[in-house]
Amino acid sequence: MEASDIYKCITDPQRLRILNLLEAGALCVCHLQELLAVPQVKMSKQLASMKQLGLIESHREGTWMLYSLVEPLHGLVRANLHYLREADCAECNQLQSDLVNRGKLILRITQTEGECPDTVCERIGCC
Amino acid sequence: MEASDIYKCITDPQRLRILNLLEAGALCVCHLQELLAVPQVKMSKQLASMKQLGLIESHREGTWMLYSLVEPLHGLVRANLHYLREADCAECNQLQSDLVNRGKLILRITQTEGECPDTVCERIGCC
DNA sequence: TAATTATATTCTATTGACAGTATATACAAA
DNA sequence: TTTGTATATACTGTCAATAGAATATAATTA
Repeated sequence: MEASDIYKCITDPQRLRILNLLEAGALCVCHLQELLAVPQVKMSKQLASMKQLGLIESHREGTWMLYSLVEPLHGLVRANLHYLREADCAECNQLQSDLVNRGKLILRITQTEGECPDTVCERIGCC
Repeated sequence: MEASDIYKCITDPQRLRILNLLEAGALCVCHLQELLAVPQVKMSKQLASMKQLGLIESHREGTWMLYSLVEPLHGLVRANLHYLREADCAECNQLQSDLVNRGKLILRITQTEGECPDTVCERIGCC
C-alpha cells in the first residue's frame, strides 16, 4: 500500500469520514449510511474500494455486514485522522461531529429493543 | 483550501516530491526538472496547479522562474511531509534522496561559474 | 418455498485528470 | 531587431473515477 493510494482514498471526504468513524469501532453498512446520509449503492462501493485497498475488513452477521479497520491501522491514515480531528476547518469539524453522532446512534440502538440483531449489537459495542 | 484539495495535490508523488524539495528552500523550474527528471511541460503544469491551490508562489528573475512555498506552509502538508520523511517506504526513501540530490545540485551550482544568474543563485542559497 | 431485508454488483453515461505535441510568451543578449 | 533561453499555455486524445439505475446475492423469516 503506497502513500499515494492512501491519499487517493482519503481525498474523498466521505471515505475519510468512514475511516474516522471506524477508528472508534466497527459499524454496519446501514449505520454508516445513516451517519453519512449517502445512498446505499454509494456506501457499498466506497466500502468495497477501501476493503480492496486493505484498509478495512468485513464480517457478516446474518444479513448484516460489519466493517472495521484492519489492525494495525496504517500510520499514515492514523496520523492524518489525528491531525484533522484537532485542526480547525470545515472537514475537521465534520469529523468531530460524526463521532458525536456515532455516540448518539449507539445510545439509541442500546435503548431501542430489537433495532438490530444481538450479535451485531455486541460487536458495535452497544450492549 | 480544503483538506481534500491538499490530498488531491499530494496524491501525485511528483507533486509531493516538489513540496518536499521546496520546503528546504526555493528552486528554479529547471532545477526541479533536473531533480525529478520530468519533461518541462509536465513540471510547468504541476507547478501551476499548486500555485493555483495556494501552496506555492513564483518569483521571476529575468527569464528564470523561482518557486517557493507560501509561508506558513499548511499544517496538513507539513505534517505529511514530516511523517513520510521518517517512515519507511519506497516513496519515503525517494523524499530523502531527493533532499540529498538537492544538496548536490546546490553544491554544483556553487562550484560552477555562470551556471545560473547571480540573483537566482542568491535566492536558492548557493552563494 | 416465497417474501423480505441488508448488501453487493453490473451497466452506462459523464466528468476530471493527465500526457504529449505544438505553440506562445517573457526576458536577455547580440 | 533578431536570436536564444526559460517557462507557460492551448489543444487534443485517453483513461480512471464517479454517480445513478437496475439487478443480483445472501441470509432470514413466514
